[in-house]
Amino acid sequence: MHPEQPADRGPSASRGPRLTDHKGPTARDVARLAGVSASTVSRVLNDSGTTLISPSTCERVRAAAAELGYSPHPLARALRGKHTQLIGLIAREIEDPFFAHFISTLSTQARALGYQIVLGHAQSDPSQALQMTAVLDARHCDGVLLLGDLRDDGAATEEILRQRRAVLALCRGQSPGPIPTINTDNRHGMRLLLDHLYTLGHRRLAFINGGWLGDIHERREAFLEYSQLSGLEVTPDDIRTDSNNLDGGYRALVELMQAPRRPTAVLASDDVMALGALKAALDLGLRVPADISITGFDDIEMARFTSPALTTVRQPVEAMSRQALAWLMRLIQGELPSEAEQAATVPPALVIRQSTGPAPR
Amino acid sequence: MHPEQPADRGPSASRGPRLTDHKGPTARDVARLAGVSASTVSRVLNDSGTTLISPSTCERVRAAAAELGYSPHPLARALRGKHTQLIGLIAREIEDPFFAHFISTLSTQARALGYQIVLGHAQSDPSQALQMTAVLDARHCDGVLLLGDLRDDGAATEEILRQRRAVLALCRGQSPGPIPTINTDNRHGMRLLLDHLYTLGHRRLAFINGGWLGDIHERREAFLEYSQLSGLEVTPDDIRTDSNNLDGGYRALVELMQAPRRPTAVLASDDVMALGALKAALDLGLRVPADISITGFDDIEMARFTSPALTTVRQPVEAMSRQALAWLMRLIQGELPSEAEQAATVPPALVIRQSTGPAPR
DNA sequence: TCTGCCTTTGCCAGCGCTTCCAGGTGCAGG
DNA sequence: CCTGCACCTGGAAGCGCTGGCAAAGGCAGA
Repeated sequence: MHPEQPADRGPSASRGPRLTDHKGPTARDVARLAGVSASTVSRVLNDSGTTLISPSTCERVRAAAAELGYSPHPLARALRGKHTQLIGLIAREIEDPFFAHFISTLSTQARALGYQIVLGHAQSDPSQALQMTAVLDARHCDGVLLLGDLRDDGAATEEILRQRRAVLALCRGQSPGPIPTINTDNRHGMRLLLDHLYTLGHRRLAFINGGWLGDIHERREAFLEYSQLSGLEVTPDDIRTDSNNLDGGYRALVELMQAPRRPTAVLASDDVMALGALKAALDLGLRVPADISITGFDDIEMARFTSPALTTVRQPVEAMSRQALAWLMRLIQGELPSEAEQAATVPPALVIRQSTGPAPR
Repeated sequence: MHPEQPADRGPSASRGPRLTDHKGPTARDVARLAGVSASTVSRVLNDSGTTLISPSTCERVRAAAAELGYSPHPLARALRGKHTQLIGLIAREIEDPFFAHFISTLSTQARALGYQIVLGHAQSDPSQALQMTAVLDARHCDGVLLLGDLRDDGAATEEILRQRRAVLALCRGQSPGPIPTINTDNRHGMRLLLDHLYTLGHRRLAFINGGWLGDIHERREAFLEYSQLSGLEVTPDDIRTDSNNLDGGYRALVELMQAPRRPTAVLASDDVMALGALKAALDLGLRVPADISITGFDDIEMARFTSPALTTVRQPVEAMSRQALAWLMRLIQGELPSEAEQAATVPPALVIRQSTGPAPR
């Protein structure tokens, strides 16, 4: 048996320079090349308006920086300047198309403002959200956005507040908590749907929802309240709670149809559950909307592409995102949230498609 | 007109302490409280195995740290230690359910390894990808993952490589480039679909795809190659290129059906386009699969929930993600990629559902 | 009792950047 | 010719952390 020969082609992985040992050029390097000091480099590159630099020096520094491909070390700069240009985003979900779209929108708009999104994915798990707050540390992100409600995330919320940080919540319902919040007007959205269905002659309604999360809870309460206002009888059997996903919607509708008193219309707490319910209805041989009407909430893109296309309520994602970022910028600037701004509500819009129709018979 | 009175309730926003001025406790603070030096605090909290700290000191430091709620400043630590525990992820898309699922999976697995994902959203725009590389700086992220192919992202790629960083690409097709890549075996996937359709008696096939991106390109080439191997005639009209989304799939199928020579089966380059195509077929009054078979690629969750459910090929997301992270960890550790590991391919699986059936007539 | 070693801890430098402060130059006015 | 004032620029400190080096203390062996 031959003793193992050390590899001979180039530096071995364990001995050679590590990939990550690579250091970019520093301000000192640029300074040396330009024949100035590091502080001058910093001033030139930051346009420090207070002090003027002579045009020639300015030019020389820029040339040197360009030649070396220099860009300031983001960590060092942040450590010094207290700004990271990063926004932490803790999202309840990311695979849900509604959230995906929201994240995408936020990301685009944030970039336009010179910020990046650091995505913390809570996976519908409050303990992970808490863990996230540790990572999306006050000192790592200039601000934090919370997207979607998490059950029992009180601890996470407290932790964030303890750090006295710029933080804003989205789509978590009008929580009584101390975090400024932006919501779709969930009650109004449900109202639009109920009016629509009532006008179509539906009197037996059911609601399927995905748990007791803040905004979902609001929709459920609004459903109950407005049904009763309209004189509709709603029994506990008419409300079904299941997982907040396609399978959950599917199961919930199957169960509803096994009950003795079948609804003529089913409202889902969100589009994803509605798509699951739609599939279930079709699998059961029901015609939609001839036999049963189905509605969603959110208006995800897929809602246009089912057969039949889904009647739903559109959440104003663009507007909410824009407002959230504008607001967060001000918090980051140091403005304290005024009382009046603790909660904002943006109106949704009814989108009528083919999954709703006149009540049968 | 009264002169405006300065607000009098509490410190005004512009004068008061800024929200972001808040400083957490530092190692010095802990040291002072525990009656030791800052370096001792550092050693205790980092379990620096080399030097032992007396149990009593250890205890005192931990108590002090707990009391102050101290955690080391991530930026300072990273600046010193050269590790940020952050992985940059530049994704071609985030709203596409396949990518959303992939991102979610990566995020979960990365967290288990002690890393966070910083999401850079390229929005199918190569110039944004380049911009991302600047943000997801070598010094900001320990490593970078590229998810999905971007047309003409050569500049971005070069920039990343110039920084000699740990970087890995996913789902971009077997590019000849110098970046290690992990791919689904797209050719094999297409082969499975074609065999399936051929067995069902289909002889007139069409392909709709969303552009000339790497992995999509591979699928298209495989479609062409295997069709010809099977003796099928494929004309340019049988291949339609449109946007890589639901609308694109819809339009592509409508156009296909306007052609004189209608296919009996349509293969889409991914599930999203397939869903659009499915909707179009149903809108045109076609029965699926009686009149036309439709297949996708990816196996997103929604594929199970259309009516009829979509026959497709499942990409092994879990496995690819796991392999990508394991590999990236080693790159971050400093191992240089070996020649053999420049490209890995993971086999996909055929998932037969209801959108495919025997060829008509 | 003294020497020497080992354990435990503190000091200090420095990661790369920004910014206050002070110093140096040039030019105009006295 | 000297003084003063702009205007530019360099020096140095320090953000919070880590790690090498060395010193202080304790104890055992001679």
